[in-house]
Amino acid sequence: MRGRGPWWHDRFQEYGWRITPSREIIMDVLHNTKEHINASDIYIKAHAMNPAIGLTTVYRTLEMLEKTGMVQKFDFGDGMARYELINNPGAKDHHHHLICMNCKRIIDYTEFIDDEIDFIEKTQSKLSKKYNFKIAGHMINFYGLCEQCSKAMA
Amino acid sequence: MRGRGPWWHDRFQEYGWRITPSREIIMDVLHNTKEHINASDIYIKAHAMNPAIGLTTVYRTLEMLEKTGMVQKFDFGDGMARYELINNPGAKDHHHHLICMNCKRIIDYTEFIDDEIDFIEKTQSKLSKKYNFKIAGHMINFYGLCEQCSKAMA
DNA sequence: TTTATTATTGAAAATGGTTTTCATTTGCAA
DNA sequence: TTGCAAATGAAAACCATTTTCAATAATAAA
Ligand SMILES: [Mn+2]
Ligand SMILES: [Mn+2]
Ligand SMILES: [Zn+2]
Ligand SMILES: [Zn+2]
Repeated sequence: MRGRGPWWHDRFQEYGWRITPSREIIMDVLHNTKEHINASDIYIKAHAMNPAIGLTTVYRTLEMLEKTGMVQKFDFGDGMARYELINNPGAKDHHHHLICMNCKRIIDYTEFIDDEIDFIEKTQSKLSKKYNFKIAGHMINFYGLCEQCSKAMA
Repeated sequence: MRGRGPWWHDRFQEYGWRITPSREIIMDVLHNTKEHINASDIYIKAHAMNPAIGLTTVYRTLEMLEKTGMVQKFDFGDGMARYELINNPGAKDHHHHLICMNCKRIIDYTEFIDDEIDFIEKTQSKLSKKYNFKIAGHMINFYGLCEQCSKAMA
């Protein structure tokens, strides 16, 4: 019988990964986190649920999730990587980012995403042909000043 | 009389920066580098021209150039930042990137950039309004497998 | 030109996110 | 139940980048 346990158990089994308490909790944290969270914050939340968990395991689990495309890793340039579940039930829809160069705030936006995806797909197929490059995903970031910061500077 | 010395002397003076041998060489390296180069490689090239230069100064100069928008800093997620001169005579035109997830190769492309910029500008003005966000620039990356890597995997 | 001010410098040490090592534990197939 | 490779956490190592600090040098002022 299928469907027992969280949705990701099947995925783990597909990949031959063991289902361990640490991994259960890390998945739980990722699943219940709205924003792009960093390893240290995942560790803090996970550790609160079970102090036996180590930061090392957080990193190891994230790496494994990233390599199979269950998680997307972001490098916004503020010194630490951030992670988001993708292509999974319960994951945020695909979105792009506005990044404040002053306070480092990151805004997710999905407003015009359909138009963007449309456009991206066209570009993508042109690029694939021209460079024989197999495109699996993309990342679009806008950099600038958020409302608060531009007010503060006025 | 204007126009003496390299183009960036004026810019430095505008900002009140002193023109030093180290900075001359670092600008020279940036100017003569086609790809997105990292700090360490800049240091190696600069050091070859003048062994008195220190890596610290490379970092400091890059930070200063980045903050005034003469250089764009990229974080492609491979553990070190990369830099490119922008908005300057002799700088590469604005372009976007294809990043191989396997070998980390980075391909600059400018082919369809005009259409992209067009599109980006529209999105940008919509986003600015919606989020009161002052957009200064953007970054578009496609992730996937380069020709060599996808052949190697076949 | 000389001088005074202060930005800039490089070496060395510190920082901090991430990875590696390694001895121990544990999931799970048989 | 057992056997064993996979997984674990603590501690150490790694390594790109930043900070510290005393010495030096670019430039404005005299
Ligand atoms: Mn996001
Ligand atoms: Mn480039
Ligand atoms: Zn801000
Ligand atoms: Zn490749």
